[in-house]
Amino acid sequence: MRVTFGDVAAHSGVSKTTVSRVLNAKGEVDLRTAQRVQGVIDRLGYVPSARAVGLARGRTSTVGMLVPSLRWPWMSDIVQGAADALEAEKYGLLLYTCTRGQESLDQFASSVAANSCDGLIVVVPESGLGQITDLHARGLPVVMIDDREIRPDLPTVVCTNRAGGASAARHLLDIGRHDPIVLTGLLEFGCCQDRLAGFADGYAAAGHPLATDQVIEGDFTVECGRSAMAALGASGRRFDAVFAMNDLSAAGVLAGIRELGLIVPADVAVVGFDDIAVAAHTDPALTTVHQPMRAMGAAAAGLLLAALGGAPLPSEQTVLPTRLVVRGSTVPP
Amino acid sequence: MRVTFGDVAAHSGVSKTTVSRVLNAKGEVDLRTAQRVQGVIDRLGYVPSARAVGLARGRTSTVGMLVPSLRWPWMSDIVQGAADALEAEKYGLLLYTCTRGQESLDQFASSVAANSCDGLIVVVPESGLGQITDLHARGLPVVMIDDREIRPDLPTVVCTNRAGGASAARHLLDIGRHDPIVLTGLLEFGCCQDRLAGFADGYAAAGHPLATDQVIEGDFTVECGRSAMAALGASGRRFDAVFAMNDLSAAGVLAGIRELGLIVPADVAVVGFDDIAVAAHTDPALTTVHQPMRAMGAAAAGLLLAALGGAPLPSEQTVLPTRLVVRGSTVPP
DNA sequence: CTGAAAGCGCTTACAG
DNA sequence: CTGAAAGCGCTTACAG
Repeated sequence: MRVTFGDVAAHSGVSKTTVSRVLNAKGEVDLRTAQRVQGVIDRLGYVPSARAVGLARGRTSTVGMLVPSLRWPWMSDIVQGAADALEAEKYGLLLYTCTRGQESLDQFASSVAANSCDGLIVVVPESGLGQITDLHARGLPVVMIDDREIRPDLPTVVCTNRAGGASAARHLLDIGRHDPIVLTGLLEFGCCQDRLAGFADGYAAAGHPLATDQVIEGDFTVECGRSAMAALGASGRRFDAVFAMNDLSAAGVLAGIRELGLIVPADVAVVGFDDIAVAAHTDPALTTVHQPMRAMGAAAAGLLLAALGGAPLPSEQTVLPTRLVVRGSTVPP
Repeated sequence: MRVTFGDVAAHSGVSKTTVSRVLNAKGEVDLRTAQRVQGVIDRLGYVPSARAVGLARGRTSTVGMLVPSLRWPWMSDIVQGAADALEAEKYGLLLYTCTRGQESLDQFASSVAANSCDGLIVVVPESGLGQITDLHARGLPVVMIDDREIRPDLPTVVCTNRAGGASAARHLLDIGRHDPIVLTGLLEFGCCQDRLAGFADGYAAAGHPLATDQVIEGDFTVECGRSAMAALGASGRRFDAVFAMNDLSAAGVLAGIRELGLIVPADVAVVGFDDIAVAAHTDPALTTVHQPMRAMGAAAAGLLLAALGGAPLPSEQTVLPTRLVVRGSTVPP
């Protein structure tokens, strides 16, 4: 049924070796022989079997990518960025998701151990990296994105989390807000620590060091933003700004503030982080620290492809810049 | 370096055939032999090579999935639904994206032709299905999701688009809105035609048939929602409701109405379609026709897995129900 | 219960 | 410029 290598050889009256040579354009082949073989290939509609090529060559031309749930809106941008870069180099993208936690991770690890891909892009899973570090140690090229734990031993693509936090602080100070609340993600994540450090530094440098009751630990969900505002309202604590460490929780903050009967940005200015698509369409539109998700995905893919091409993986982190995007939640249009 | 099949056979002093038997638990093997081999496997940390198994067995245990850009928010839910179902059956997910249009499709087709997956899940690309129909005709199991063109020849998972449109009409009629505007997606898509038909039927049955100036063709973007409202405002055309055919354009409609100085829902009630995550967090929250994205992805994966297991693919469409979710954009909380 | 051998569809030294 | 042969790492009749 399926047209195979042998068919091509037989139909064109040459050896398999020669077919292989014209297929891969390597080695000297008589022009006319080559044309004849190529003609047969075209006529038969022959396509080499990826499996067989992979087995013989010891490579799959496939990259594995592990991400937490795709339901986080920023995750799809990262995946899309990687997918575009991989596609351009004709690499396949084997997508793994961790919605089932450790079980997913185990399955991922065994699939990778089965050599189903040449390298790995990993967006750090919540449940840790043990198996991934192992795979890396065994020589599998791995690139991480935004390591929540600090793993200097793995090549990583990050954004300027600290500078991003600082830019949020500077902006809020510029518009005269001296009593902000910070709503973080889980503080065990390195990115949250960095964003917090940058923000806190900014306020400290301006003579308004943060007090502990100005920092609330959240979990990146809309719900945590809303409930944090409700709790603040109940406590009677005053504040004139909120820096939420992602746009989802910032959206919750906007809703929560509205429910308190306060006005954004007149009473409370709000800054988010990420700049996901919805940030431009909340009411008011959200000022936020743009994180270049697609570029991060593309950068990780680029590093990995370079490594597969023989280049060494960088020992330092690859850092992409964040950028403050000012919208109506801090400055009325 | 890598532990291989032969190593296991040598270390346990049996033939490769026997190793294969214990690996796949098929055929009779002496219990003690089996244990010995298994012991070696565990000790060596042997993992079968997916490529070699695939080549020998003629299957890859991998499913290809083709989607338009992941940037459409509903797409990630579909992918996640499929990913979960596939993972549960230990199938890999090879993700292809069409951000480069025909070029992406060509690459996809040739990758699939190279037998890199056992079956296909396809969310209909904008640029047509020629090559996919071909692959299907050659015997590759294919399941489509939400065919924008009607392709009765391919097994398809859809939702009740028509009933969904009708439910939006019924709800708006219930709250006394007799002069709605419909903002569609590209009308060449079957789903838009169906949603429009259902909606129009509802209004016609209630004695308020739609006039042509009540239907505006959009393109599913936030921007089209906003600009449609601006255009209506400029024209002076009155209306008391908008049915937008996805939540993104509905979000644009909310913004556009606000810019006209009108109040939602008092002046204009708004209904969207999809129920993506942000729908619950717009201001006001969006009443919308919920489309079971994850379930659709899971259903498609389920059908495909069944087909790979030998079951015949259904010749009829698999239809999943939509459900109206009422929020503040039509009924004040 | 177990093994020798052929085969899956390619690539790659090695000879000529 | 071209081909015979071994090999990639498994599975699967076929014998015993």
